Amino acid sequence: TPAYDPAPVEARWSSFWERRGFFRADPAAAAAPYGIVIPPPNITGSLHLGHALNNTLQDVLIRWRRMAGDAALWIPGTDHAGIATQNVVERQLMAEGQSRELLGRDAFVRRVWQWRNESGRAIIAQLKRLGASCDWSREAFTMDEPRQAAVREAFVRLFKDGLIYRGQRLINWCPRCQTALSDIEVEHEETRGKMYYIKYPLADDPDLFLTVATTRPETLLGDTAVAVHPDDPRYNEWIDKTVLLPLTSRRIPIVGDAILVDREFGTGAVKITPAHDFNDEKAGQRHNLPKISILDEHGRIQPFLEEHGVDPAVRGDITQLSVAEARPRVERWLRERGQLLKVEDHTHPLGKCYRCRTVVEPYLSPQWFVRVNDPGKSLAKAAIDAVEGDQPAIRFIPEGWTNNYLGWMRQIEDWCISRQIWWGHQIPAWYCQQCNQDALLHTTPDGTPIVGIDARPIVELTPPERCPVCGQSELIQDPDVLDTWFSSALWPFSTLGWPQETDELKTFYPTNTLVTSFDIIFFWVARMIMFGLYFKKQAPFRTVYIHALVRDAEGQKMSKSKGNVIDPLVMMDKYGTDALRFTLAAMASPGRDIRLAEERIAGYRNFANKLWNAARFVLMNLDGPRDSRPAAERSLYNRWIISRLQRCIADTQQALAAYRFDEAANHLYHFTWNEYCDWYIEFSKSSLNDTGSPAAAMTRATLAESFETLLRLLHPFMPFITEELWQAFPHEGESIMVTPYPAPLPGMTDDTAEQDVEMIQAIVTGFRDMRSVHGIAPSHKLPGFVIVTDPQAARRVKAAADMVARLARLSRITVNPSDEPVHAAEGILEGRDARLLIALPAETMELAQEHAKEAARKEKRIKELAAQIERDEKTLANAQFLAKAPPHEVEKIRARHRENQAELKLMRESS
RNA sequence: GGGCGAUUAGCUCAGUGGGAGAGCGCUUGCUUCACACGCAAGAGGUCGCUGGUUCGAUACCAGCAUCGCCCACCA
Repeated sequence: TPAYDPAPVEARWSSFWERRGFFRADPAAAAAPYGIVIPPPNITGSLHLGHALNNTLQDVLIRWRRMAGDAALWIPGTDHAGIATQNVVERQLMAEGQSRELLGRDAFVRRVWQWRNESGRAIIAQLKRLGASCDWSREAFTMDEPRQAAVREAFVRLFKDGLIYRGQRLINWCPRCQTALSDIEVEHEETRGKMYYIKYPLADDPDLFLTVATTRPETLLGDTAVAVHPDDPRYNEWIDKTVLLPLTSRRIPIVGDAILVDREFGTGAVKITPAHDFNDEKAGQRHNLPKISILDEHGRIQPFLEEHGVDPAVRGDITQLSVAEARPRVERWLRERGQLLKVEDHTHPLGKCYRCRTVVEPYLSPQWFVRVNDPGKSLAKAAIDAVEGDQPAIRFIPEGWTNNYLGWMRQIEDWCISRQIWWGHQIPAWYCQQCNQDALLHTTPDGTPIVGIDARPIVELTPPERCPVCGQSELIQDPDVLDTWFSSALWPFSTLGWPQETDELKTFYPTNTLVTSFDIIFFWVARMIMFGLYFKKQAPFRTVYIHALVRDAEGQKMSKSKGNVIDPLVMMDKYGTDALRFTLAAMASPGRDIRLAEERIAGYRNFANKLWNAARFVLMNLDGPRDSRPAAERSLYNRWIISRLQRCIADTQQALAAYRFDEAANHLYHFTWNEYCDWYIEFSKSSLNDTGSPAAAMTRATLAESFETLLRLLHPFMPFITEELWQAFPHEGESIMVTPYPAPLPGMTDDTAEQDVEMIQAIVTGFRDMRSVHGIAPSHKLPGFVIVTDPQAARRVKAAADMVARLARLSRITVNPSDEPVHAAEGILEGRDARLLIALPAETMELAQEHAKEAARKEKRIKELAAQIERDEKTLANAQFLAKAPPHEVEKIRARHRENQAELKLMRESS
């Protein structure tokens, strides 16, 4: 039989669903709104497994809620991903012998748009391939016209509210990307370097000196003080004296600073270079020190002004060199002048650009910032309050991430939002050339104006025609673009039409669930919360579901350079989308990472095939009358599967409500395979054999109904195969997508049927076990015996005798035989008092060897039982246990004890 | 340095204050009329170590070890 082939099925239904508009959500619908906004994938390339996981989980939620009757809206989109995308396109240009500079800004941006059109399309196609049921009519892009309007609105409002400002600040500067990076875009890496001990002589008394330790000797040219600890007896008398700065003619003060200086570390004296170190910048503010920048935007030593007093020989030697080139030269100069005391190897963390791994320089330049800790309207505080307390507006799942988030938010600093690149939202600020003559002196060769910190920006929604102050019409726009996360931070409402008060916004904001991974909690989630609260006065979502990162089977992060990337498209081609989706859902246990091995996907591919074949069985047995009487009036095995299905429905719903995709998937897998297929289908064959019987009619109805329900239950996880099969079944409606999700009906469970079938299963398994252990050929049909003391249980076994015989491949079952000799026996406990023993005839046990095997098995079991009995007796004899254990536990152990004793007795009697 | 997480079967991982689980892999048998991407049966674990709490700990607490992640300026 050919196996299930997913490819044609997937192609068929995704276009069908979209054509019929099943993904569209109506803001005017009466149903409860349920909204999710997609974490927009970057347009830098194709989707990886992390995206597949992320979007599978969102689609499971959306399909589930849609079927459950909500007006479910899932908004798709993509992110322009500023620096990342610019880098991709620049690399392409480089391969063509072109460059961004040669092209010029406008042409370059056009070129990136071209790339975004291709890449964006590819990403959307991949999402569709995954089965994502997004409302494609609302596809958004973080830089399309509506989002540009939202960005401008947000920027202007924040500016006018005093929450955006320009500042000359140390920022993390990537000399290669030529742009500022936010703190979290810098990755620290342990790097081997050297520690230089440099002599700073006192101006008054050149025999005395301070020894300063540094890893970056070249920056001493920008030193404006040396700090010692005010309580350090070695140096505190020297505070306020001056030292001679090596290689220069400058005198700089010694200051006392208890914050910057750790007496225990190094020499106890620290050079302060406010323009090249973040701590030094703060110390410089405390002591009112000037800032001297020694680097240009390329990270090269810049020509020094006279006033900096740098030794002309040194200046001539190092100007225009990179830091790496200049350092050994500065070292040599210091050594020649006898001011380098020693050099040691030293390992320390060094900041690198997270995009290109270039060493990041703390660099002084004018930048735009969002003030997050404004005393009056603190964005950070509001975002903290939203997740704290007993009834927080936002809940993290798993909740462990809450503290992580809070810890970060409590020490958050102003957000540097300007980037010196070309791809992004250009900042809506303009400068009058006339009024800012002093601040607008330079223009770089590529035509980018350098806007000094003293320039006065005009911030407006639309480009102003002329300067409101002088009436001059020559205005130039700020060349910087916004950090890519600025537009992402508006995403939950910009995608709903904000700043316009649309119906969508009214209905679907706040959204319900954000599904994302922990690596962007700070980049993105925190900023959405801040902006959502600020602009909409309401948190942008109620639940943040944080899923794990996908790694390979060895736990390595997947990367192209390691060659361990599992491409979701390849997996979908190979195993089918449903199999991939089911795998990802089943592995989404709360935790930090998922190790994905391809074999797991193959395992769930088999599951899809199993489902396919089960459906084939049901369909080929559907001919004939179907008797859909109330469940309680149906025969045992039908009552049983209906009851088991009820439990599966309840378990699945409960797991989904708790975001336990893994548990939901496992319940469904287990029910489908181990209950429906392994047992129910086998049970059903008995009554189906008698085609025309009333029993067959009842079974046909139950088979069809329960399978159809199961398909609906599985649909959010495996949308394609379930649609395909559902369409083949008798059904009402156009698509399984828009059928109701099965809801548990408490009255539909049937404990009696479940207990009866449990006993039958135990007997069948017992016989199979015996046959297997004794090596009895499957074709050898022999009689079986059941010895059961409880009369009621005996009746139940008698009623199931034919079924047991068939499933255990026995010729017949005799209950409580009076005269036939039995030999091999297996004890089975059923219920509390009914004990039963199953046996095969003695004549089958021909060989002494088998007797020995059997005896050994029995002995092992007896030993086991005896040990358990002893343990339980000890427990039951324990007065403290009886006094303190909950009654149901005591009863449980008593029952177990009784059963074990009974079984032990049976085992001993039968030997 | 601070914080977080992990440690359970050969592998990847669930799980619980009261007799250790799943998938894959492995062993054995099976062309049983939906399915060999299958059916049936089985082997395999001192639940990282040491203490503590408890009548009872794999689970709760503390310490230790190993691994991983995040944050941090140690000049």
